[in-house]
Amino acid sequence: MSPPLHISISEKLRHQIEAGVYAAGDRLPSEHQLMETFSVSRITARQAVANLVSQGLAIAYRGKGVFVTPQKKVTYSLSSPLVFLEQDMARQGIAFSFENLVFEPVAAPRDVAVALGIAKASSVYLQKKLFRMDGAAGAVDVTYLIADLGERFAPLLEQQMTFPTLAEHGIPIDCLDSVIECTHADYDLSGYLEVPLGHALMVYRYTAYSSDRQPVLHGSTISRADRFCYSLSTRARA
Amino acid sequence: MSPPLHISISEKLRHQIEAGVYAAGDRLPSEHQLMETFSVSRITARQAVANLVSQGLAIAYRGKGVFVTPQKKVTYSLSSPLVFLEQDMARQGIAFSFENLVFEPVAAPRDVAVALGIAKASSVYLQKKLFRMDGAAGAVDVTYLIADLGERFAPLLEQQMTFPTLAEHGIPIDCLDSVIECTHADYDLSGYLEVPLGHALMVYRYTAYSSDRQPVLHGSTISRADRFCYSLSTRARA
DNA sequence: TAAGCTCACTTGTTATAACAAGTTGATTGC
DNA sequence: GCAATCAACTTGTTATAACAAGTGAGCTTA
Repeated sequence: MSPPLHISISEKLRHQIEAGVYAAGDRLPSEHQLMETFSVSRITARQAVANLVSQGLAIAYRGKGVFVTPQKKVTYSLSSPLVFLEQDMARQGIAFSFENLVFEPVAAPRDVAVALGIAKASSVYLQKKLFRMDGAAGAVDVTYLIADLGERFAPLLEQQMTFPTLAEHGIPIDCLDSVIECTHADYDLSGYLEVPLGHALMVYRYTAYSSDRQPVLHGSTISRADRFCYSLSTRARA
Repeated sequence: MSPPLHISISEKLRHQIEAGVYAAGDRLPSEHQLMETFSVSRITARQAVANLVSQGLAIAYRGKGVFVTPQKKVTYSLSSPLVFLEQDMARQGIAFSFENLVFEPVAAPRDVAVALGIAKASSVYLQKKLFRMDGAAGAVDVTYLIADLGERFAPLLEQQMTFPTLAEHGIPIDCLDSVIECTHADYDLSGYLEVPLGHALMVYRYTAYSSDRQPVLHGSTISRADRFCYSLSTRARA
């Protein structure tokens, strides 16, 4: 009935973290120290540390140690939707930048074709961007843009954010369908976002429509759970 | 430069799952089979399986095997906010029920006191509920209700949902401030929600106000990432 | 002094080994 | 035939062992 050793140890450390014994950024005891403190093998000590990492409470660096993760989140207002990311960031005093990872025409996958109302495997432009907040990786954005706009604005879009660029050229986004969900980091995402495999990530999936009700783009912003949250203030239903 | 063995193996399995070699509910090869197939030790085979589990792609049962997890989500509309959960569920053909875990007066923690605009450590009613969708655990709701309402409706609230109960007695919720974020399952939550430690969970945190602008309750709905998502359809900013 | 090397310490990966505990189906005993 | 037992499978926990690889401090050498 008693929980496994590694759980007992990680729960004890978790309580110490929450009680402030170890503050954000502090180094936790090394695996060797845990082995001696709790009289367990390295496997068990490692498992305990792995539990904390999987709970997002700590992060391990080879050669350095295991450190308590800070938790300071950027808030996004959904009341005024996620179209002018840079301004939202600036308002919260965050230096925002992005790095263009991919920009190329591809055949539309099925879900994208459905969202954009085009034939499957039609040509669309795929753009992948890495968003940085104060220099640190915060989110990956994957956008599928309808072909003619992608071709037309290709050079601009590698340097500027999508919504402002479109708006500047007479294609304002009028309507946005979005879904917020949550997923786990796969191998690629864990590399880009500098989180361990399986870490919790928020997904903001959206389809944007121009003023004539035509779908213009479909994309996902996949962000680190410890750095992002979404807020919404609203009146309830009648 | 090559990734670790356990990553190679779990990535291979992931691709097979995504390609449909293993469908939702299918059993994956046992640890022993993986040992032989890839000529690795059990530790490495276990690590590969652990990677899939941590990514939410599979779930392991002792004595039975490892199975591909199904992904069918219930969608919540935020356009009409999360106040009548039962109707939302019914509309999507889900049998909803809840189990009352805790209902008792407690001293308000600091964040709750701030949200409710009362003095720290004032008395409030704490209610914890386990939401079930088609019988399976889907979310845990933790609500702090202002003292007089908690006392007044205590018997009712153990059997009925909060918002409808309040509305029926002349206390409709007029306004809702909410935040959506994402967290990892700790030991307690992993037990209630039947997910592995560290699994991704969605958190819907809300403060509800009555028609006279007074805060009435503050709570969080913590739901399984593989069973919940939130949707929002809206016009963009001018 | 400054550059470079070495060493001690850290976490990461992997192997072998054993026992615990849950599940399932076959066998045995009544 | 039916029930109880057992054997063979599964994953879970834990120990010991070794080497790889990144970090940083201190020493050595030019």
